[in-house]
Amino acid sequence: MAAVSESPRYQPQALEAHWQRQWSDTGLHATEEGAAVGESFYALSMFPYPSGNLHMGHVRNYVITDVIARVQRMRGQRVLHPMGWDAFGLPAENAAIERGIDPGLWTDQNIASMRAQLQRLGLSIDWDREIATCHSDYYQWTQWLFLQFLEAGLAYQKDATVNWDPIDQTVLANEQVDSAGRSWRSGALVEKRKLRQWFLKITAYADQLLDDLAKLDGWPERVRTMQANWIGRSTGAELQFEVVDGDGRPSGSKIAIFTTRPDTIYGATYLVLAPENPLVPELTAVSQQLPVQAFCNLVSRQSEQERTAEDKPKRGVALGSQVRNPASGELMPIWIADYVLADYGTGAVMGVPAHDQRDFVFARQYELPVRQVIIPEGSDEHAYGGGVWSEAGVLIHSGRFSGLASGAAKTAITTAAAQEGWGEARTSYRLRDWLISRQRYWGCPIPVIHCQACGTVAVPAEQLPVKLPEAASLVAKGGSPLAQLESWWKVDCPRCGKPARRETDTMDTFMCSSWYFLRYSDPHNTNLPFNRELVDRWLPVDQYVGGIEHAILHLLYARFFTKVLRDRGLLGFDEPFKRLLTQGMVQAITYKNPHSGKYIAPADVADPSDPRDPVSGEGLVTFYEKMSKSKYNGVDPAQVIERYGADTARMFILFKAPPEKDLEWDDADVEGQFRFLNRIWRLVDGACERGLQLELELEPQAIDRSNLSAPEVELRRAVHTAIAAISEDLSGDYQFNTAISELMKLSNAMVTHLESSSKPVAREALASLMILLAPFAPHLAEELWVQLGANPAGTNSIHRQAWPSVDRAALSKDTIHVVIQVKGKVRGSLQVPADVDQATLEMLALQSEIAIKWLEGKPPSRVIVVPGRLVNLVP
RNA sequence: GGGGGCAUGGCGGAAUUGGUAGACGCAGCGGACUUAAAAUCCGCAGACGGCAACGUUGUGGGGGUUCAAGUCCCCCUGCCCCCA
Repeated sequence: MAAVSESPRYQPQALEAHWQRQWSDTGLHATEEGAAVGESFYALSMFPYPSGNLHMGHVRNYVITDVIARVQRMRGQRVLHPMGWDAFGLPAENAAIERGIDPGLWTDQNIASMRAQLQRLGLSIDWDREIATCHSDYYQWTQWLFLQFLEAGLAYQKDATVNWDPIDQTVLANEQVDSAGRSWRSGALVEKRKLRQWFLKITAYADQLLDDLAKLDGWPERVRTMQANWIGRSTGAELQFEVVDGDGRPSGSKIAIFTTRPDTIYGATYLVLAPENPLVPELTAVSQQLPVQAFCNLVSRQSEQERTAEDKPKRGVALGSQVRNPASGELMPIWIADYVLADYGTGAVMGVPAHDQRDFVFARQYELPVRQVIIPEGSDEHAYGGGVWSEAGVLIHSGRFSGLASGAAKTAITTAAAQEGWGEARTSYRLRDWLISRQRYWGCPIPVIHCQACGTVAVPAEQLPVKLPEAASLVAKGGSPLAQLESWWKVDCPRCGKPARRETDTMDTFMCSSWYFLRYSDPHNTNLPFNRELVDRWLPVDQYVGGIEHAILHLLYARFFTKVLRDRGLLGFDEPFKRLLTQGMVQAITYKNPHSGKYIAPADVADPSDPRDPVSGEGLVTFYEKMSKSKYNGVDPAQVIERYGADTARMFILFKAPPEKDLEWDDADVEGQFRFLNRIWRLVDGACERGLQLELELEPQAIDRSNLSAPEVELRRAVHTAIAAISEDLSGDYQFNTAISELMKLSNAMVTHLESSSKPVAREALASLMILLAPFAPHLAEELWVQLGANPAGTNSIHRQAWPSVDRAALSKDTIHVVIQVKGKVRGSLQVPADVDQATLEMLALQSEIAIKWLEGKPPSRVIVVPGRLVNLVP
């Protein structure tokens, strides 16, 4: 295999294109099948939405994963490193509506363009395993898996309150409604509507999803905390309050409330229902019907966040009916209020104003009684100053439970409630079931058929996929597009054969991304989503890399899918991702006019050291922010690659910041990495001129270790120090930035010592540098490897070399540097033999000039010797 | 309001887990090469004082533990994230 470049200069563009073609032609990145347990490694990046444009955040994500994949291969693992496309979603549908383009075609074009941009980065991806969630050979299996959920009783329909846009006639996700309650697209005031929607019963797995977080020790702690908070398990009690009439006689019905603080029940002075609670109509007194109705209408327009924020005013209306407190026997009025949500707990709470912040605000506003029943431990009941005490404490005014501590009282009251038939212990979750219905076209059709006679019938597996119809008739308005295609939804019932209606909702795209990592293990399977043996061999994913923005939803859904499929016997592991790396954002400098608040493009700033508004001349403020179009601070990866090559872009991104931290783009630092690669080029070029070709294979035994010159000893120490440090940086916690700084140190040492070293030692250094560099700058390393004569037949790619091992002997020194401290302050140092014993070291330190100078002849009261590091003399 | 995290030169960031703070790079300064510039190469560089040897000081602020603290503990300030 000839080197591409005869040029004395490093010209990455031609060189990179050559090697990318070469690797692709020789199948260098094909996944090696047949991996035994323990020798396979699955490196995975979160797959992108194919917007058509690769941005720097993608580059960072895929480069990180690529380095990991390459290092694992060199360590002898069989590596699975795939890529695919999260290809359903709104942008394609909007393009179709606005520009009349077929969404499938639009998506495929974007995929082609993004794939080409990705390939330009020199990623070692096995493209034979590429998948796109919008292709029917993929979504057929998304549908198949949905039927598994249906069969397991984990997919169901129920009426749900949704955000309905009356102009676009569609359902909107919560994040598509702004804080004023308006649609992001049409600007219309969003209405709450009840629609029959599909849900997945993720709450059935809430305990497992929470408890198994403890197993995920390869995940960042904060992601685990976020998931735990999201699931929000709270233990408490469900208590029954009997509804009574005006004379205090039981009316026969009961209201169940959920509370985490049964110990405060004697402090409950009123009861609050969510306005949507189905009991509201029957509990509303005739005189209150009008205000109650008006209030319910008002609340239906509010977002959940507005309703429950602690700092917002609480509003409510009394229903004009009352209940009896089962503990104290007192009568309490029933209210409805905006701060109680229908789908959390039982949709009803007891109001304990003295011990809950929101209840307190509400009670004060409507002059409801406040009764203190908990006092801080060690205080007395007269200390109460009229505020809220929401911590645990000691019970007062609580009948037979007075004097108990909160913890004991919770148990005692719950037990009493159970014995007396007015309640029981219960666990409640913040997590709700997952609403997967979308009234959109560009998504995976839900494979069921609604029949008058048979009800909801699953499409038989052998009839999958339920394909999306041609998009020709897609129009801007009118809600669910599929519902308008009678020819599509009008079908015969698969069970009874009578006319029936196909489900016209499509699935949330998070469904498609909840199992894609499983499909990569067996991407061409036409009988099943994946083969059990293959999925168990490759998974769980050894290293998953992606943005922190997916900390909750995607990662929680993927975990949920995994557990359900395990219970269906489709795979044999509990958790999909063994280790998770959440990479930081890529930021760039932004210029902002502090008066007008407008962002100014860097190109319009004449002098970056004194940035001024090009129009008004006002001084600008500068700071780093995530790259985005609206801030004019985006850097196009294609342009960077065109100018410096992919290797420089990769090196810069890896060197500039540790992977989990935000990265500040800086053109000068990019330039710096380009210079470094040039230095390596010249270093190898010079070595070749001196005839230091590696020839076929490096032979370590050719080095006569007993007879090395001083520069050779130095060079070998540099080589093996670098091997040790970089190996460490690429194990466990990945520290690419320090790994690259070690490469720089090694190259600096080689500049100094290479010429004065014998051929075997120089060859060892050159070969090591190339192999250590290969995962980071794969094209340059491959090219120089050839130039050094190490790949004459073209079959010995540097990317097939074994990761070098450390020669501990090369690290050892004859003498070491030992710091002398006096009372903890560094006062000097000594060169001492490396094998010096503690007593001798102590003696040498005491005899040193440093000791004489600083101890002024007095013997120290104490001497601390840290072997190999320092001696501390304490006077 | 609750939970979590962070704070180190002009800048990005290092620091064997308690043992020489500032590795490596960027920007800067000085020198070599060049008619000149670029590129490249060599060198300097936390701050303060000193010609220098050297000394003092220094990891957001204050206190503590220790022979020894960027690292451990307590309080405070500022910023970031998640949940309300």
